[in-house]
Amino acid sequence: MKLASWNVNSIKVRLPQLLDWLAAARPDVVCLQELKTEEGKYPRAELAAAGYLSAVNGQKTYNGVAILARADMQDMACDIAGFDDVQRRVIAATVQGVRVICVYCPNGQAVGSDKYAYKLRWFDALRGYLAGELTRHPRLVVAGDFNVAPEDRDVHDPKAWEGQVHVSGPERAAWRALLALGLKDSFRLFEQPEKIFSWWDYRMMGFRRNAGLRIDQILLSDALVPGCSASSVDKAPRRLERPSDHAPVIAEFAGA
DNA sequence: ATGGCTACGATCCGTAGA
Repeated sequence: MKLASWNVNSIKVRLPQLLDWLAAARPDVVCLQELKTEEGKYPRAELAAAGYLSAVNGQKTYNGVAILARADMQDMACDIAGFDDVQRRVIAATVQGVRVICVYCPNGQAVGSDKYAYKLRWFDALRGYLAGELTRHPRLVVAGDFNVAPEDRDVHDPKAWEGQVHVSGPERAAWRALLALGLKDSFRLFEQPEKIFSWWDYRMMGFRRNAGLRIDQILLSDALVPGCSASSVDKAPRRLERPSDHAPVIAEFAGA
């Protein structure tokens, strides 16, 4: 199974790029974040024509997540059960015996802000949710924009970012608490080149300078790890005109 | 120097992202 995750920063603006990328990369499953549209305006038909069914948890203007799959999906579920939240950040579905959970984790804005407190509360709720899902679904993937750079090697300039939102101690601890449930960062299962990132600031020519962060990840449950054969970032869409600020990340592993 | 883009939905700027 070839699974990708991409924060598209508006499905409406990025649809042509997404369709081109699907045709070129041919993933089996794609987790999308930041649709920035409600379900009624989601381009379901265009994606179906390209061979992908959609499970959508949409929201006007902000957030919004979807799972695309070339095969049927079962047991679709939206949001974190028991966590009261108007922000649409989570969708799950089972594809070919693999539980796929697509997440758009909160940004956090600034350490110490209300949004930062919300981010940490949200991660705690996600951990509880995933603990339950793992008991029911040993073969499980959590893919998305985690808005956390787990280690200094995931940061272009660790000194400049030290203590900032996305790299702060509590955020990294929250991220590691997810791994402690029995998940692994697929990207780090393999030797990787240095300075590989998944997001670059639109400003200051961030992409040209490779001034980025690796904040998009694909976590595999321990049962899926032995079958994982590759994990990478595809920078090509970030080079296009009017790109998303995030690039797609990919993991390949043995399916059902 | 705390800015610098981009998208959205509302106007002719504010909010949010990271």
